[in-house]
Amino acid sequence: MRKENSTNAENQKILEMSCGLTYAVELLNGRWKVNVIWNLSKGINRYGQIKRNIPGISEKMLTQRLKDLEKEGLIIREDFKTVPPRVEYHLTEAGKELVPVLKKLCNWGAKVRKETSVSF
Amino acid sequence: MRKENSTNAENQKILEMSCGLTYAVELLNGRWKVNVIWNLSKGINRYGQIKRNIPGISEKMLTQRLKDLEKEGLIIREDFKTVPPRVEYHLTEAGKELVPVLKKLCNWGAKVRKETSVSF
DNA sequence: TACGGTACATACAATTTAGTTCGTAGTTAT
DNA sequence: ATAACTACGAACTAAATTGTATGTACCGTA
Repeated sequence: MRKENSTNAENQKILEMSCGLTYAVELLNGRWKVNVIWNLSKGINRYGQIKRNIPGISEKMLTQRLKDLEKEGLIIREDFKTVPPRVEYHLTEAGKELVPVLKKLCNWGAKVRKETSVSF
Repeated sequence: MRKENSTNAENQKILEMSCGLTYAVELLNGRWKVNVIWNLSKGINRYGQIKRNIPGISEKMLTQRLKDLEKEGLIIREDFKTVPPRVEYHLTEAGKELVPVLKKLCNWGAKVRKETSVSF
């Protein structure tokens, strides 16, 4: 958790307030986050499925990211209250609207990566 | 011939997409980074000017971000070798191509922020 | 009886990032 | 004479993120 009155936290708040761009970037900040969103946009909605679809992610990180995204209003958690447990995550409207933007970002990233990866 | 909707092809697509995307997100990662890019896109090219345009940024962070962006191939540093020193930073082609994507991200962020900032 | 599957929680350690402070050198303005 | 401006560099501290290792509860299967 972020301390309330550190310069670090202050700056984050200032940036989030200052404009839509910094707000968006702060939201996307956090490893695995876009991968989770991407999976949800593909119809992969259960914890275990997402986990299996993101090689390398730990259970803690997945749990944390899902919570983050829920807090931020990008996804909704639906608990079916069954045994064994079944929980589904879905993108909200805001989350869905982000997907095409991520696609553009993805295209740009793929292109730039090709151009700059000459050294490898 | 590879089937269009085989699991293999789907997975490959997902991986390619998520790779370009995660690559892009990693590039954007780092506080103040998009602010610097934004300033450069508006024709604010000198260290001091950028610093004055980003309230709260420290000189160390600005220096660091400029270096990062240069390494990543998004900006170029031009030293005029004068006294007092004059250095200009400019977006590369890759950097310029990112700007419209950032605009979309900005619009999305502004919209989402309005919707979710009821508490303020 | 022991294990695997479900979806997490919690304590802790390691790593990375962000921010503070002080310093450089030459020139110009007060 | 002193301060400010230019664009940084380096050492250091504070804070945040990420990862690891464990435990939880319930059920079905072998």
